[in-house]
Amino acid sequence: MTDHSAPDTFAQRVLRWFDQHGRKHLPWQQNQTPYRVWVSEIMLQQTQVATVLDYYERFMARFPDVATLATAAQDEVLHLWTGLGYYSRARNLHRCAQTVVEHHQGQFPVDDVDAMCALPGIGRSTAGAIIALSTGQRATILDGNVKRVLTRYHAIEGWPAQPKIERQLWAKAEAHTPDSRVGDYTQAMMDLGATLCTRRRPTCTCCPLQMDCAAYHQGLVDQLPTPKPKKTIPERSTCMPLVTLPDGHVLLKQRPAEGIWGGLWSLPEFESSAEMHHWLAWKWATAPAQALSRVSHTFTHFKLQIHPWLAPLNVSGQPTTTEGWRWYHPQKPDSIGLAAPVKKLLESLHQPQQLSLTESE
DNA sequence: AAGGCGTGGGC
DNA sequence: TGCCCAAGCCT
Repeated sequence: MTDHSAPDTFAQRVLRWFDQHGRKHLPWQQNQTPYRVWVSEIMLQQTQVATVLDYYERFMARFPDVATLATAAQDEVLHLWTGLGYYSRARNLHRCAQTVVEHHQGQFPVDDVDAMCALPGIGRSTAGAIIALSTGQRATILDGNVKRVLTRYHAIEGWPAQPKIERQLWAKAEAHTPDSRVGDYTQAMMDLGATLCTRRRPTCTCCPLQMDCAAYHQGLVDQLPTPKPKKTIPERSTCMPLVTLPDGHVLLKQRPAEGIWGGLWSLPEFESSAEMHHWLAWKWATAPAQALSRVSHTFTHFKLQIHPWLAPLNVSGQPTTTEGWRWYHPQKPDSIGLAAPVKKLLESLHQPQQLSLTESE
């Protein structure tokens, strides 16, 4: 005989809510193979679902399986990542595919959390998500959604990324993870955080955890999770010449493999306009370059003021380039990764009305 | 342990 | 405009 007086567990309430209100039609929820789940989890790191949708479809169409990805050129992988940001994700994704093919017979080691965590770009939470979602084996995640739900449910104060707080959260997350329906539970926790337990204006009235949510009862919902301590970011400035040929090709330079925009193609950079003019005169003997209006680009840890300059070349044919340099035609784009503001600048080249000149630097 | 690492959106 | 954030990982 069933014990009707037994109270629902945390997981049971979350799962019941999921059955009625959870998301079940996202592209990566169909045919949940380790590969498909993995690609989605990497794309979704620090990135919202709405942004990922188009990237995911294009990526899966071009790289339907791990073997195809493993043999691709890095330029092409970065091409399909252009605009998504955090490009180490793409570089690690590519390396990870090669590792899976070479050392795991083309199969993700989903029966071994530690082996999953050892793969490039896969940390503890992503490993848990891939295992739970693609195999249903018991595994725990602790992503931004779960952190938000748990800091509120348990009224845990302190910035969640702080190691001491994160340890507490992992313990809670592990404790709540059920033994069955782990895949649904994992998706449910992310859905709860993404649709109800949101950063601003959470919908507590619809929440299956409201009855014993500590933050709700203590009136702390709006204070949690504790925000990241803010720091002022420095500002940098750079000059970027658009060295163009009469046929529309533009000179690009590849970024170093590591660091900001690692492996992407960008415009040449100079710390000052004097340095840039010197280089232009020495290398290309162009007519005086013309300043375009400044472009401001904010990264996580610094703000960049880009000073683009128009530097047309009067030569026929394409001057030869060396390793790490190439001529690129915005109307016949190659499959290479481009930094977002560079891509926009190149697109503005053939939109004369958007190409604003300026007298000052 | 704290900082590097992108971009677009909401307000 | 500026600020804060959004399914983290790596060193």
